[in-house]
Amino acid sequence: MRGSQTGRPIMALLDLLGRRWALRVIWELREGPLSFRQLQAGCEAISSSVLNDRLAELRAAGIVEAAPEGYRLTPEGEELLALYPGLDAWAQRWAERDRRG
Amino acid sequence: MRGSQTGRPIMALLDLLGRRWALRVIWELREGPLSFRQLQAGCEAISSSVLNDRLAELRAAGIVEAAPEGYRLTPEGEELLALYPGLDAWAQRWAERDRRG
DNA sequence: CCGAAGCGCTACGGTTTCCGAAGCACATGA
DNA sequence: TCATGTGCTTCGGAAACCGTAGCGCTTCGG
Repeated sequence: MRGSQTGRPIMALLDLLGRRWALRVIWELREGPLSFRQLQAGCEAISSSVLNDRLAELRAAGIVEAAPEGYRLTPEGEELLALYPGLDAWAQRWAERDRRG
Repeated sequence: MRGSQTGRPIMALLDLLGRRWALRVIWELREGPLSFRQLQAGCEAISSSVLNDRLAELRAAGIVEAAPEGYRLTPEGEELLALYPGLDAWAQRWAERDRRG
């Protein structure tokens, strides 16, 4: 995997999550399973080929898994999702800041 | 900014952080200011042109700022960094899992 | 049984992004 | 003056991504 040469696991993780749509796909799955096409619609303009690539990578990493209903987060994926409220709160403050100049 | 059309700030943030090296640059600045070339060396193979692009984006977002010693995280950047221990811990467990099969 | 519709996924050409190497303008120190 | 180090830029080629189309399959209504 890209970026894993250093032997430091977080480098590989930052690499995996630092690809287009990877963070977003996890976020879209926050409220339960979604089908491939629902996921594609949720991510506005993502190309189906790229979505397929990201899903394959996230599944290989054990973050996402296939389900009868489509795709869902694994327990490990849920652990990652637990970090998102912090991101969300930060983004809210960020928007406030910009609005006020 | 890309991905901000939805009006949901987190989308713009996920978009910003989901670019190559963006997450990594923040991580590299965790222990204090680094010069441009130190940052480049820390990120192994990053191209100087891309590093310059990421720094410009992160500065525009108020996450990173220029300092006499080079570049450092802003207070807002430090808030984002506060989420990294969770990522690091996850990555550690991830590596453990892989090692055991 | 047959067509329509929906599914996950793939193929492919064009565009954007990134890499790698070289080098510029400037500052510092010998 | 000359070497060295800095932040940063340029540019050609490679890789990633987008947009569209469509395949093979299943489901459902007629």
